[in-house]
Amino acid sequence: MERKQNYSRKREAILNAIKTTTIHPTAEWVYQTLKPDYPDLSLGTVYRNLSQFKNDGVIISVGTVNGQERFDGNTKPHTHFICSSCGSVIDIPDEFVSLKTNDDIAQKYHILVDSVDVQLHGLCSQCLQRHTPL
Amino acid sequence: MERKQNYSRKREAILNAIKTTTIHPTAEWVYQTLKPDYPDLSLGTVYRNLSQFKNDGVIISVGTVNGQERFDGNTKPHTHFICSSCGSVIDIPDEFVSLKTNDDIAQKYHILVDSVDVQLHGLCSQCLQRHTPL
DNA sequence: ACAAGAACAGTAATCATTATTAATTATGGA
DNA sequence: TCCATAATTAATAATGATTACTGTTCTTGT
Repeated sequence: MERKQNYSRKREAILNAIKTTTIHPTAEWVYQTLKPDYPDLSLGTVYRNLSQFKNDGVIISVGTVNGQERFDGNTKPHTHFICSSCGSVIDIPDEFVSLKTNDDIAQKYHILVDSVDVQLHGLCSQCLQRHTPL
Repeated sequence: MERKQNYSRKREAILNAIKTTTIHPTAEWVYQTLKPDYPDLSLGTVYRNLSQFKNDGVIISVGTVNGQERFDGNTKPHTHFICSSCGSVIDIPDEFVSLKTNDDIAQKYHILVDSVDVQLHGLCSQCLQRHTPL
């Protein structure tokens, strides 16, 4: 039942790419970023490894922005801000957002709550500047 | 600049379908649901009207679950629970979740926050039963 | 009823993601 | 080191949701 995992230089590079950026990239971004150093990298490989990482809990998914899934190498629960104009995703330290306990929710609804995701939507500073002439 | 909007029986039916269900449906569900009563309804029409409604703020998007966008006729901010097993979406009354003020976030990050979305992830009661033999 | 524009059905096109398949690579043992 | 086996991959095809296009059909104001 346990999975036998072989080493792969490309898998390591993919994980490293996600762990060392804060832009919450798409699969395509990872692919384009690694392509110069790994000319025979295949997009399918990126997708396959990303969903594997996600399954293993090594990375998380921020959700789908403009039709593309966004990933995050930081698995510690934290809040995300998503710009509705340019689609950029930025981290918001959790101090800013606090949740009431959710055990009572689980009780009341007979559900099992694994995680709580908080997303803010709006306009990022760059887009604010662009859209605000003065 | 203002948009001229003509009446359409189908548009009305689409909006009504979303407003009168609590399942947070997909475009496909709306299409299948209305098809018996509107045999010549086109899937493109459903998509077109849904995104129009979303733009106009008449409905909101819950996000993408299993590759399909989920809509909600209830535009009042509230929390959603999404089952990671079956993909069902259920409403959670907002009393259970509270957010610290987020004006200071906007200040600190120079962003404009339009909305705050809270999503719980886990297993719904049905899936809990299914996966828990005893 | 008529003209102008809005909405539509039907279909083709697009785009992200997943599956397939044959070739490459890692691993553990002889 | 060489080999066998299984894991991983590249390349490509296939899928599935969504969007775009085109010619026809409604809506609305006159």
